[in-house]
Amino acid sequence: MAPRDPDRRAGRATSYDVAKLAGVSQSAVSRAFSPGGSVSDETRERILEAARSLGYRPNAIARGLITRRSNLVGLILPAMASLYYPEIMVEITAEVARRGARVLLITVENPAEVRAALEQLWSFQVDGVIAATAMTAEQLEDFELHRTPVIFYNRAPPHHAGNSVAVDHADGEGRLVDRLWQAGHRRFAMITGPDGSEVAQQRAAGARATLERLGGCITAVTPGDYRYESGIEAFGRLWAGGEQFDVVLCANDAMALGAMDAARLKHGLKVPEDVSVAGFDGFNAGRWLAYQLTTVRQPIGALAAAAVEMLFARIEDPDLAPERRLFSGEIVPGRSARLAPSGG
Amino acid sequence: MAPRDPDRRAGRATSYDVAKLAGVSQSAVSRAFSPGGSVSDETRERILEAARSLGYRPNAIARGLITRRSNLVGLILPAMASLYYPEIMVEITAEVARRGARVLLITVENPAEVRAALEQLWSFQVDGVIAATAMTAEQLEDFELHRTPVIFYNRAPPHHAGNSVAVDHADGEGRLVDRLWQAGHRRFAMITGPDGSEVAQQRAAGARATLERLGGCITAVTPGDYRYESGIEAFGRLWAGGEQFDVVLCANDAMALGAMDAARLKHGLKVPEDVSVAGFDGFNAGRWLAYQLTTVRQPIGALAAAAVEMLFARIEDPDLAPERRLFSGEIVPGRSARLAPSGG
DNA sequence: CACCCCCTTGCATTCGAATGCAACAAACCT
DNA sequence: AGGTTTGTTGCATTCGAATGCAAGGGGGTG
Repeated sequence: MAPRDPDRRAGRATSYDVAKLAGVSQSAVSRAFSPGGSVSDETRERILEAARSLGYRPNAIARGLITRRSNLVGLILPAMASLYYPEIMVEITAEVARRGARVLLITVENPAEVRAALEQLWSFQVDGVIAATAMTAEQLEDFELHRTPVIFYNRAPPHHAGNSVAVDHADGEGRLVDRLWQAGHRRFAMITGPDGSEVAQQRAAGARATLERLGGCITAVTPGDYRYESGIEAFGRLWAGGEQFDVVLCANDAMALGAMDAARLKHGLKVPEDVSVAGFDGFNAGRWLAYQLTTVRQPIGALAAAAVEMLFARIEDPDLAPERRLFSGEIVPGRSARLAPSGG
Repeated sequence: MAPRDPDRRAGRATSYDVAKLAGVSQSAVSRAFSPGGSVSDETRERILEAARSLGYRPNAIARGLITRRSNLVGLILPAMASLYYPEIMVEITAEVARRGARVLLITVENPAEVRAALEQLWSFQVDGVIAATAMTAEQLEDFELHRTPVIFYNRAPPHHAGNSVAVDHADGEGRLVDRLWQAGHRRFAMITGPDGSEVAQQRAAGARATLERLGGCITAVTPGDYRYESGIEAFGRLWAGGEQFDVVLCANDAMALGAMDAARLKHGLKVPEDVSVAGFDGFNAGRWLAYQLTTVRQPIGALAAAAVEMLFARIEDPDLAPERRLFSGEIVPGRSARLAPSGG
């Protein structure tokens, strides 16, 4: 007996405490707090009153144990991506909160950490996961084993027809190239992503395919690591390479700004008179007066909303068919590269 | 009877399943997974083997229920701040993960949402909270009632001697002003934060105090809302106001970049020849070649590490005295405003 | 007035892991 | 050899809320 240690429990009223104060059973308290629970209005009122006076909040941990719903959603972001796209995180947490759940956030510095991240998520019994990182086939199998839905963000699931939301990178870059071409650009240079970056490969592939169709050519290619500084360095390499080019396609906006700054401030070029620069993503800084970057904007709000919506649909019904939702990037004309009017 | 529904539980092995396979009791399994549990090496080996073959992971929810430690840390960020300082978030999550816990992330759009955020955190039984938002005295009391530690990030706790980590905003801005003064700046204009922003007030107060001591003056003041665009607008107002100034102190870096762009691109001024600009925070974009902003850098890594360290110390021992840890900002000389050498 | 039905309510059990206690074995001491 | 210590192990209970089942009460109908 001596069941309760009041010291340890200070401030943490339980459903039993509320029940005693309201003169009802614990079950009644539970029902008063579950939507659709069978309680009379009068009793519910009395219980809520008692709960208020005790500062009672249902214990989500205990509830999760019995209902097998933790109301937690795992969000795995590469540390880098969360630096460049905080909007993703903000949008997703807001969207998840709107559905009454909360986000368990994990940032990973490198792919090796994904394993540990997943183990933690399993142990917290997350109801679902949104992942913006790569995953091995084995890890993906774990999701099926646990019958836990996962939505990949801007990334195709490996070896499988899984769930994902993404921008159509190839299409977006392709349309961008098309309009650059029609505005008169002929010689294209590229600053690509790091080796193994799927997203950068798709963007590059889109550019290549379109240029092939148009009969254009890529005169120089050099890789970057997505950071501003690497845009500077990459532009330096392109310039030193001696190949001619009238436009630089960059795998993302941050490198594009680096390339612009390098062109203007280190090499004395005018943008876009001497060389045009285009990016991809549509992040905030690209719109700043000093840049006004021509780019392809990702509809981040729509992506985030779709990811969360797909996830919850599959939490409700685990047997829904896998789905791959593609969104179209929006061409954003800026002053860093002239485009043909969109009608053309 | 008919105790387990294998379908619903697919892939979710429990300690009982592991126990049965390993031929031991459930307690033994529990002990094999708790550091310092009393099990022989041989038995532990057999249990871990069985656990591995079943893909067993201890259920953190159930564990939390009995141990009263959820291993969850609440992180409350204003949506705005997480846009401008994603580093904070990345640093904190990494630091928390290093200690074996995980972050429950909540972003709030406005102060009114803080209440709901806290309720959710209580119901998830978080072990502690790091908050970068304002809080009412009543909300703060709740923390004491729940005996849950909270660390305020860059923000003094209201009405109380609570825990916080912060940059010494007044001191940093003061030292910046001092060095601007010594480099010859005399007439100071200010772009402050929005009404009610404590942080901006402290920064402004630091500037005022130092200028009073030096006998300088502030010739014009206008508020901004911390966003780049508002820096542009604010600079426009200062310029239209007709007061003379040779330097603009901005309450943060984003507005400082806006002010620089406005000065150079909208008003045809040279920075720093015609007017100097200084910011506060030290965020990445300020170092870009196009800006090279003179500013005061917050030691974000140190702040985050200190916040997490203080939090866990108080989770271990809730009776630790409240502490207010102040960090010194680092003056970062850039090209947007000339500074006297630091020796002076 | 008798009967039935529905709405409320409480009892008892359940979720999965941690832990105090007692039981037991092996090893050690004298 | 007998007694004791040390180290493992299992049993039973606990955490806080949800829920199936049965009991109770009120209202309605024939």
